[in-house]
Amino acid sequence: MNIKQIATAAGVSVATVSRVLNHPENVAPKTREKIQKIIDEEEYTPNLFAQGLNFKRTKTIGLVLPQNINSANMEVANGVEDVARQKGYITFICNMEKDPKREKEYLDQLITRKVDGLILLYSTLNEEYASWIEEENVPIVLIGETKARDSWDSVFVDCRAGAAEMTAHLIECGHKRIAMLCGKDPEPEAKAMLQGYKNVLKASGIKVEEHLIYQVNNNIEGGYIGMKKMIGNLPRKPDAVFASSDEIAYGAIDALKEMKLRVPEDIAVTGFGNDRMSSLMEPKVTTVELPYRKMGIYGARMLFDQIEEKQAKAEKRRRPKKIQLQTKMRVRKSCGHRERIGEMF
Amino acid sequence: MNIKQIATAAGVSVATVSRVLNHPENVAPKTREKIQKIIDEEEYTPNLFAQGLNFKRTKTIGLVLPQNINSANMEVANGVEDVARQKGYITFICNMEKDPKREKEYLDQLITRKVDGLILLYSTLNEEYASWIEEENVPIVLIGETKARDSWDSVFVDCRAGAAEMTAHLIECGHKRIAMLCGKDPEPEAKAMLQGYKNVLKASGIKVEEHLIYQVNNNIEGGYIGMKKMIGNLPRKPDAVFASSDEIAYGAIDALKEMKLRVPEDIAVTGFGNDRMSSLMEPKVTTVELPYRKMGIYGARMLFDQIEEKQAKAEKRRRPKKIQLQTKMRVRKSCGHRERIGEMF
DNA sequence: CTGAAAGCGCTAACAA
DNA sequence: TTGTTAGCGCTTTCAG
Repeated sequence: MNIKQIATAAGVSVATVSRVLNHPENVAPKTREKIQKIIDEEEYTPNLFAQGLNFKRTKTIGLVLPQNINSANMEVANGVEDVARQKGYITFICNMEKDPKREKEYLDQLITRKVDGLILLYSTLNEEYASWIEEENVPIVLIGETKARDSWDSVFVDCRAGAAEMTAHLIECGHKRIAMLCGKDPEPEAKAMLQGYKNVLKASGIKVEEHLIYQVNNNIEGGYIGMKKMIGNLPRKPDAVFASSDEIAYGAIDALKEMKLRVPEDIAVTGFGNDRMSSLMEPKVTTVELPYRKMGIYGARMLFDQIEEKQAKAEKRRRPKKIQLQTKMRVRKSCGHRERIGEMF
Repeated sequence: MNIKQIATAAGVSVATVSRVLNHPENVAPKTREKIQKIIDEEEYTPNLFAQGLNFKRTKTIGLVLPQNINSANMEVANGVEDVARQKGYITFICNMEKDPKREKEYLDQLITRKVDGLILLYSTLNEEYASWIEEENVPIVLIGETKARDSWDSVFVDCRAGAAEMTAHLIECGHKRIAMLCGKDPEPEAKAMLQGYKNVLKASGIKVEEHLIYQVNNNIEGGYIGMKKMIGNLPRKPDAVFASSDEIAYGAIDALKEMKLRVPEDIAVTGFGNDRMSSLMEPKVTTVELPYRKMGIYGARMLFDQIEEKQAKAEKRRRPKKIQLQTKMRVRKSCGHRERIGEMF
C-alpha cells in the first residue's frame, strides 16, 4: 500500500495525502478526515526510505558500545533507547567487542546508513579517525571517558572521585597497605581511578607503592591472574585490594579463596561498577555504583538537542557541552568494614 | 558524494557508474577501472535509501529479544550478528523487556522499516498477531520454545532432555525429595522442563509431589522468594532444589544462606543456563549449558536461506525447517555430588 | 559497451 | 484548498 493507492482510493492527489501526513493543518477538515480514515483502515505507513530520500533524516541513531555481554553497557543502552523510542527513533546497537577496528567498521556502516546521530560509549577513536568522522557532520555524543577529541558533547562519570571515595573508605576501615588491581580499559577511566587512589593515599600520608599496583585485563580472569601474581610476588600480603571493576574483584576473590585467604578477614576486596552479582557473591562485594541508565538518558538527550538544532539550521558552532555525573558507594561485606554493612542488594 | 558527481568526475553517465557497482562484467575494463579508481578515492558508497527504494531490500534484519540485560540473550544476539555482519547486513536489536506489547511495537517498527528478515527470540506472539505478520511476507525465524505458530522455521533447545538429565543426576547424587523452582517464562520452555523433571522422577519410582513444585518469577528475586516460601511451608525440607534458571538458583541459594542452611550439605541446588557467574558463586553452581551462540548462528543461517530463496523468487511453499540443539551438564559443587566436582569455569 | 530516461515512494515549491 | 510537477539517489530497460 503506497501513497498513490491511498490517493486514488480517496479521489485526491498524492500531494494532498502527503499533506495530511505532514501538514494536516493545510488540508480542509472534510478532505482530511476522509483521507485519514482510509489511511487508518489500510494501516498505511509511509515508506521510510522514500521519506529518508527527501528529508535526509532516517529516524535512526547508532550506538556503539565496547561490549554486549555486559549488563552495565546494556543499561546505558537502555537509557539511550528509552529516549530514542519516545522520539520515534530506533537504535542500531553495535557491539565492537573491544576491537577498535570493529568500531570503525560499524561507524562506517552507520554513516552509510545515514543515521541521524551517533552515540559512542567508551570510544577508542583516535584523533585521525575522529576528524574523519567530524567531516561527515553527523551529530555525535560521547559517553564515558575517552581519549577522543573533546570537541564533542559528552557525558562522563567522575571516576576519580569515586575511586578516591572508595580508597578513603578502605583507609577508614583500618586498612593501610591498599593494593590496586587496575583494568587496562577503558584506559582514560582507569587512569582517572588510579589518580584518585594515589591522591587519597598521599593525602592520608600513606606511601604509594608501585609494586602494589597491577595492570590487569578488565575481566574476571584478569582479576584472578593479577591477584595470584600479586600474592605470589609480595613478601607480605596487602590489607586490602581495590579492583577497578567488579569483574576484576570477582576474579580476585576467587583467587584468594583458592589460596585459602579469607575475604575480608585476611584481605579486603572492593570493586567498582555495582554489577548485579556483587550483592550475591560470598562475601557481598563493596563497590561503587555508576549511574548507567542516567548516562544513557543524558547522552541521548544531548544527541537529540543536537539533532533538533541541526534541523533548525542553527549551524552556529557552539561550545561542546559536558555533563559530569557522580558515583555512589555501596558498602557491603567484602571491604571488612565493621559497622556500615547491611545493604541487601 | 553521490553517483552523479562520480559520473561527472569520470566523464560517463550515471548508468555506467551504477553498472560498475552492480554488474561490473558489463563494463569495458578500461572504463571500469577509471570509475573504480574515482569511487575508491572519494570513498563513495551508494545511498542505501535510494538503493532500498529500488531493490526493496535494506540489508537489515531485526532481532527481537525478551531482555537486554541478560548475557544469554546477548550471546544469541552475537551469534546472529556474526553471520549477519558476514553477509553485509546490520541488525536492529530490539529489547522487548518481557512485555508483549512492546514486542508488537517493535515488530511494527521493523516492518515499517522494511527489514529483510526477522528473528524472534522466545517470542510471546499469539496466533492472531502471528498471522498478521505472516501477511507481511517477511522471512522469519523463531529461536527458543514459543507458543507462536509452528509454520515458521525455528531452532530450539531440547530443554526437556536437559531437565531430565539434571534430575537424573540429582537422583544419582543420592537425593530423593527433589523440589523444583520453575520460572514462569518463557512458558513453553518451563513446561518442557517440568515435563522432563516429572518424567524422570516417575521413571525412578519417586512420587511427584506437587507441593514441591513452585512457580516463580524467572529472576533472582523470584528464586529468593520462592525458596523462602517453600522452606516456610514445608514440614520437612527437600534434599535438593532444581531451579529452572541460574538466576532462580542464585536467589534460592541466597535465601538458604540467610536461613543458615548449607548448600549443598543441607540442601543441594542446581540451575539451568550456565550463566557466567555460576562458576563464581559460593558454592559453584551445577547447571546445564545451553548453546546460546549456536542458537543465534543457526537461526541467522536459516533466515538468510529464506532471504536468498525469496530473492531467487522460489516462492514455493516449503515445509518449515526445525533444528533442535542439545544441552550439556556442568557439574560443580552445589548439587552435592561426591565425585564429579572439579570444573574450573 | 554506453547513455537517455523512466520509475521506486515520497515531499514541497509553484500554480491554479 | 488542491493539483501538477520536479527532484531526492539509485537501478534498469531500451536504444543506439
